[in-house]
Amino acid sequence: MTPLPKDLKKKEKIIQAAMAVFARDGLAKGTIASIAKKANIGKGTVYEYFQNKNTLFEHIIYDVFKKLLVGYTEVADSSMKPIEKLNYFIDYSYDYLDQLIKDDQNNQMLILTEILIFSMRDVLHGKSEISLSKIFRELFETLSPVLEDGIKSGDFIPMDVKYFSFLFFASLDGLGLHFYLQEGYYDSNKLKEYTKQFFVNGILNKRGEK
Amino acid sequence: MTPLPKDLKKKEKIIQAAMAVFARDGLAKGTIASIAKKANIGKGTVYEYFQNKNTLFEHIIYDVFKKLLVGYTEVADSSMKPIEKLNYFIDYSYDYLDQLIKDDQNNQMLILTEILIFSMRDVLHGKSEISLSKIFRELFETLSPVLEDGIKSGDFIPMDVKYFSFLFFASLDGLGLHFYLQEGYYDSNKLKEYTKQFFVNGILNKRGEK
Amino acid sequence: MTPLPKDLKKKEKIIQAAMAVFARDGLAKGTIASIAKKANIGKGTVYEYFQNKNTLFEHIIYDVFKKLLVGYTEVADSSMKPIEKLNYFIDYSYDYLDQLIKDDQNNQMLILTEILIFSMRDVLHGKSEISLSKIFRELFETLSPVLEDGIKSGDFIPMDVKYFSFLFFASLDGLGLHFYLQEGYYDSNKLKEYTKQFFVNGILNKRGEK
Amino acid sequence: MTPLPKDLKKKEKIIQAAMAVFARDGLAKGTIASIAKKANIGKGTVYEYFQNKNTLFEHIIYDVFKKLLVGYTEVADSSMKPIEKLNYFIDYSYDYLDQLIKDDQNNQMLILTEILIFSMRDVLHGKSEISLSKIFRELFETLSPVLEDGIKSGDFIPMDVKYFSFLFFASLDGLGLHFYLQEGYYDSNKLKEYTKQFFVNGILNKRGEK
DNA sequence: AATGAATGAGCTTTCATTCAT
DNA sequence: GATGAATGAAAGCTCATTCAT
Repeated sequence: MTPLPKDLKKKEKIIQAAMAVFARDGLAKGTIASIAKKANIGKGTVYEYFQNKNTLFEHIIYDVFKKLLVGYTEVADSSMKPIEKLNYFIDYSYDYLDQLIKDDQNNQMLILTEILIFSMRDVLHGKSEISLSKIFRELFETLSPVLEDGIKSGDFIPMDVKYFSFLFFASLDGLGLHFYLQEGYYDSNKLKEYTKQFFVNGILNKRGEK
Repeated sequence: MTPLPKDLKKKEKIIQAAMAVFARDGLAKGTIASIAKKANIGKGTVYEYFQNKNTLFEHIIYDVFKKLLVGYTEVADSSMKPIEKLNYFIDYSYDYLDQLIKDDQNNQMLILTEILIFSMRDVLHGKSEISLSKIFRELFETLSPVLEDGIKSGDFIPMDVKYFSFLFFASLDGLGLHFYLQEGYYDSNKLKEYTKQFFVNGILNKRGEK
Repeated sequence: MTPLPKDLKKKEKIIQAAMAVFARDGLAKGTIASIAKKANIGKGTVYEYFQNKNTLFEHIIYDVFKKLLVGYTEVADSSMKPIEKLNYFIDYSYDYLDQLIKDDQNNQMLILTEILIFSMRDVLHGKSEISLSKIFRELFETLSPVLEDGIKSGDFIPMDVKYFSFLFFASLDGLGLHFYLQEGYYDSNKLKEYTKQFFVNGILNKRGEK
Repeated sequence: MTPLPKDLKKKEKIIQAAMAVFARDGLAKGTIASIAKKANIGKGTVYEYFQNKNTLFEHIIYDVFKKLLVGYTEVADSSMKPIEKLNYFIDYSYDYLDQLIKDDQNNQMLILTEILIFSMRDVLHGKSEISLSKIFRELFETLSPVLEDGIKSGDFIPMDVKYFSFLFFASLDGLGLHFYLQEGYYDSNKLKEYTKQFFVNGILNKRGEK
C-alpha cells in the first residue's frame, strides 16, 4: 500500500487526538489546545486542517461512520446465509462494543454519544453542513438487503425491512450506551444471547413448526 | 389544590427554565444567565437555590427520574394482568416519547440525552454525589416484578428478569433517541407494533400453540 | 454598672464579629454575610447599625484605638516615676502583643495590620471621614507627657518628645508585626530586654557615671 | 547592554503594572483587567505569563525582596568598617524609604505593606508555596555578619546578632510604615539621626570613656 | 506550512446592598 | 427594628480563533 501523503497523515493524527480529547472531556469542554498537544503539533496547525472546532468534530463523525459503514457492509456483502448474517450482525456489534469499551485511550463509546447528542442538537438548530440523520439511516440500511434476501429465500417472515433495520440498530445503540453506563453490571454474553433471542428468533420463519 | 409555597414555586421555575436552556444549548453551553432570564429572575437568584450549575443539573436529573419512576411504578402497581402491563409499558413509553417530542418548549428528549452523557462522563470521572448508573437500574427494575408475576402465572416463559428489564429499557431508550433524531421519518405506531412483536411475543408462553 | 442599652449591645456584637471576620479573611474578602452569621443576626441588620462595610470597619478602627488609648493613658497617668513609666510602656506593649497573638479567635494582630494598610490607603485616596494619621498621632503622644516629666526631673536627657514618641511607637509596631510574622522564632522576653536597652537606656541621663 | 528578550520584557511590564495597581487598590481590589490595561496588553495575556493573580503577586514579592536583598548585601559586602556599615544601613534605609515614597507611580510603600499583610495572612492560612517569614529572615540577616565583625573587632558590645538584626529591621519597617502614614509630619533627617542615636550608639563599645 | 503569543468575548460565581414584609 | 430573598455589577479565569513571524 502506498503511504498516506504527509498532510493526510497529520490530518488523521489530529482527528485521533481530537477523538481522545472529546471523548474524555466532551465536545464543549475539550480544548483545541489539548488536542494540539496530544497530536504534538502547534495550536495554529489545527486550523490549517480544519476550519474550526465544530468542523473538526464533523470530520470525526464522518470518520466514525465510515468505519462503521465499512464494517457492517462487509458483513452484509459476505457469502453467509441471511440467518447467519443477522446473527453475525449482532455478534459483530457486541464485539465492536467490547472493543470500544476496552479502548480506554479513546473512550470511543463516549464519542458515539457525543455524536448522538450533536446530531440531535443539529436536528434542533440545523447548523451543520451534512445531514446527520441521513447518515444514520445509511448505516441502518446496511441491514436491509440482508433482510430482503432472507424474506425472499423464505428464511424470514415478511416484514418492513426499513422498520426492522431501524429497530435493530436503534435498540442495539441503546443497549450499548446503557451497557457502558452499567460498567460490567450485566454480562455481555448473556445480553448477546437475549438479543439474538428477540431479534433473530423474532423474525425466523419457523417452517418446521406447522 | 393549595399552591406551592413561594420558594418551591421559584425553585421549580428555575428548574423548568434550566431544562429548557440545557435542552436547547446543552449542559456546557447553556448559561446561568439565560436560565435566569428565562425564569425572569436575577442571575444571582439562581445561586440562592442551587449551589452551582452542576448541582442544578443534578436536580434536574433527580426530577426527571422521579417523574419516570412514578410513571412506570404506577403501571407496575396497577391491577392489570402481566401481559397487559407489559404491553402498557410499551404504550406508556411511546406515549411519553410522543409527549417529550411534542414539548417544543423544553425539548425534554434532549435533556434525557444530556443526562445520559452526563452519566457516562460521570462513570469516567466519577465526580457527582449520586450514583447515576444505580438510578438507571432502579428505573429498569420497575419492570422486574411484572415479569416475575407473569412467569409465576405461566404467562411468560422463564427468563432472567434482571436482564430482560435491562434489555427492554435500554432498547426503548435507543429507539426513542433515534426516533427523535429521525424527526418523523418513521411512524411511531408502526414502531410500537414492531416493538410489541419482539418484546411481548418474544416472551409469551404460547401454550395454546401445541 | 448599668447594662448597655440593647442597641449598643448589638452594635458591639456586630463589631466583635466583624473584627473576627476581617482578621481572618481581610477587609476585602471578609463578607457581611459571615459577620452577620457570626453575630447571630440577619444580614440586613448590619445595615441598621452601620451605613456600609467601610463605615463598619472605621468603627472597628475607632474601637481599637479607644482601647489602646485608654490603656496607654492609664499608664501615663499612673503615679509611677518617669523611668518606671517608660519601662512599663514597653512591658505593657509586649504584654498586649502577647495577648493579641494568643487571641486565636480574633487575630487582633491582623486587624491592626488591616487598620494600618487601610490608613495608608486612606492617605492615598482620602476617602474616610476621620483622619486616621491624626488618630495614630494621638496614640503616639500619650508618651509625650511622660517624657517631658522625665526631662524636667532630670531623669531623661533633653530630646524632642514628639520625635521620640513617634520613634518609640512606630518601632514597637514594626516589632509587633514582624514578631507575629515570625511565629515564635524569636523569644518575646529577650526582645523585650533588647527593646528596653535601646529605648530606655538610650535616653537615660546617666548622672552617676561622671 | 543587550535588551531583555521580548517575553522577559513583557513579564517585567506586567509586574510593573501589577505593582502600581496593587499598591493603589490593594491585592484584593486590584483587578487583572486594570493591570492589563496599565500594561497595554489584553487581559488574557496576563495569564500567559502568570498562572493566576496570587502567583503574580508572589512574583512581585520575590522581585521586591530580591532588590532589597541585593541592596543590603552590597552594603554588607562593601569595604567599610562595621560602624560605618551600620550607619550606612540606616542611611540606605532612609534613602530607600524616601525613594519609595517619592515613587508616586508605583507607591511601593504600599506594596511593601501589602506584602506584609499577605505574609501574615499566609502564616494564618499557609497557602503560598514559599515561606515568606523565612524570606524576611534572610533579609534581616544581611546585617548579622556586619555585627559579628564589629563585635570581633571590639567596635560593638557583645550581643545576640540574630536578635539585634531582627530588632533593627523590624523597627525600621515600622518607622517606614508610619513615616509614610504621617505624610511629612515628621522630618526624615531628624528621624534618621534619632534612629542612629539608638541603634548605633546603643551598641557602640565606648572604650575611650573610662 | 507551522507556529504559539496575543486577545477579548464570554463564562461562572460572589457579595454588598436594597427593600418588601 | 429585624430580616433575608433578590439582585446585578464586577471579578477571575478560559479558550477559540487570529495573525505576524
